[in-house]
Amino acid sequence: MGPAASGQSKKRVSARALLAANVVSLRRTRELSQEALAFEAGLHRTFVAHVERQVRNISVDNIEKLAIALGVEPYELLKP
Amino acid sequence: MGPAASGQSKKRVSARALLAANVVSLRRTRELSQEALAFEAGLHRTFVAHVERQVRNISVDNIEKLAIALGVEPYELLKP
DNA sequence: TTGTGACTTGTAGTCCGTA
DNA sequence: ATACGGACTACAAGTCACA
Repeated sequence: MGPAASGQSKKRVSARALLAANVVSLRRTRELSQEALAFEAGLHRTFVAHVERQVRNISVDNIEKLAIALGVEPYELLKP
Repeated sequence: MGPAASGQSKKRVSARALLAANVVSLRRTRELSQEALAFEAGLHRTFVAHVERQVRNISVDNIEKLAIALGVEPYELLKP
């Protein structure tokens, strides 16, 4: 059997990737556009796009802004 | 009874403060100095000190470095 | 061992476009 | 509505001397 045949994979997924996936997922659930989310969070639209594509290394303060805009706790954006 | 007499307080504590408290707490549990933690995480001692004092707005990538050095998942550093 | 202010460098974050 | 690029400006990263 391969290394990831059963149970959890050992391969560490980056915090940046986790955050990106969670933001996209939550934003879709709330039926918000990148622009609408950016507005709610007080950030720029292109920045949100960059975060979702993992090209930017976002800071805690802005993680918190996104979390509030999405109606979740900051730590939930980093949860697997 | 006062507003916070029982149950969870409503007052929102900043993600930065949460992170700082968790880093200090976990570092103490592991009996590491700021210097030792900084070394493990590949960061500078004073940078860790600043994060613990909440004077720095740390990024996800560095949250991840600290988490790995402390042996926890990144999201655990933001948990209340 | 930790706290803090100051400083330089790299990049986060904004804004303008184009597709 | 989103991706992507270029050109900015603001601020995080990283280091140091000293309390």
